[in-house]
Amino acid sequence: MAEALTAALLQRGLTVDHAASLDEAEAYMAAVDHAAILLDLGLPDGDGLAWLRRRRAGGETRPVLALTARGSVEARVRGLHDGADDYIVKPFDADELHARLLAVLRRQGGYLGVSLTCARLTFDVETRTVRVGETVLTLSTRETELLELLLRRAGNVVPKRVVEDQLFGAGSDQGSRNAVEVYVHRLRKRLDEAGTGARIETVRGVGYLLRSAA
Amino acid sequence: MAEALTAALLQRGLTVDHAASLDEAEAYMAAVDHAAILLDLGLPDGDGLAWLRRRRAGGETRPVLALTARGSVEARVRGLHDGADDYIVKPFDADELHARLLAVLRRQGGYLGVSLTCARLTFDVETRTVRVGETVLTLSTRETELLELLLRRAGNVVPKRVVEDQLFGAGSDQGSRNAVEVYVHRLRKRLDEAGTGARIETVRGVGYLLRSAA
DNA sequence: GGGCGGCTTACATGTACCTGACGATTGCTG
DNA sequence: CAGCAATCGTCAGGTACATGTAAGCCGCCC
Repeated sequence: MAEALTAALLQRGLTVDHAASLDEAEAYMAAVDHAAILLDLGLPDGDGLAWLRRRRAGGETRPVLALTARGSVEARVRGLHDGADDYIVKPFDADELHARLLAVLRRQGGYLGVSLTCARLTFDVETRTVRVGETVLTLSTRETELLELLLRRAGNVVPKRVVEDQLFGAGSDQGSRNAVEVYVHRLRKRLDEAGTGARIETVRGVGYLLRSAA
Repeated sequence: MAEALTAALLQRGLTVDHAASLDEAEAYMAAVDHAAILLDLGLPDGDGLAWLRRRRAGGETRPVLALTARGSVEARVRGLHDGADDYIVKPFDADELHARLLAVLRRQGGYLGVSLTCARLTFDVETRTVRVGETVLTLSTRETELLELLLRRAGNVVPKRVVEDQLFGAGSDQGSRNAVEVYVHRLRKRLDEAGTGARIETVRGVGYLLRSAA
């Protein structure tokens, strides 16, 4: 089921890390700042809701969608009470899950609200639209993800590792060669040609950094 | 309540500025680059969320944690939508607030790690980033290591022997010639050109010492 | 003035990064 | 379904930078 779900979400343009257990999930979550978490309550190694309660107590703020076969009202209430942002009963439609996921993300509105900015650049989190002043700048999916990532930490260095994890998922240990560098290059070119006042600087051996042109 | 909260956070190793009103807060915020903002929505001189929305529109990117007595889901959603990074309902535990604060800072990237300072220099241990005031100063790996070493003992002499061991490993019995001197030279040059108020002094026959310019 | 410790510049090597191009895949369109 | 365009990830060649060593120079102290 997880594989089918992963495929379905990938197909819809999202990046997915799949963990088969709570332990594995914690490992991923420590490494990557995921936008949301899908929590199957029927996991082998522990009670999903108890786990969620612990994470919430520990300061976890990422939105969580609980997946379960138990559809009773009481179960649903308990799930929401324990910190789930939405509660989805199996069997469910991939489209429905996708929609609910987007709804939660929209509600969360990103960490900063609706729009991120740097120089003449603005990025609308809701519509995932990039603007330079008034005119819309069209970027590919990956380019947009990269830009958003840099914008969220504008002025701060984003380690290359983090970029890799965010763009390609934490499971890309060996897979990617120099993809990050290529996308940085492409994004730089577009930002430059579009005359945004924003610039991506390289911090050798560490990562990249978005800022207004000097 | 604010006093108790201030005390609790101070006790946990954070530095806190307390403002009793939005006006006072703006004064502080103009003067200091705080790592995060705790916003009580029950302030006397205006709607906290409206204020937050205005600040976000004006380019405010610092993370904001909203504190409130209104615990309804709608209020929470509205808060997050208006640009809050987290939303905490009173009454809350000081530990929980602390944990959530750290989580937001970690997610924001940067500020969390203990930062070492000397004059206008700051070094973030977590991201290994060097700053002069606001601007990031890029150093090579070795230069960064050396600077960290000197910063950790700022004001005290660091024996040359110790520097060698730290930079090149204890197994560099005879191997390195005058590498330390070279790196001290390079670091001096960079610190000088960047206008940090920090200076590396030489203690003949012993080692080096970092301090604010005399 | 000779020896020592430290300063400074220069250089050879490796590494990290940039960048143009290519095959593969996907999505769209006629 | 064929054909086209866009996007994706990889590679190869080039470039810029970091690194450690060497060599000449300066100032200190006897």
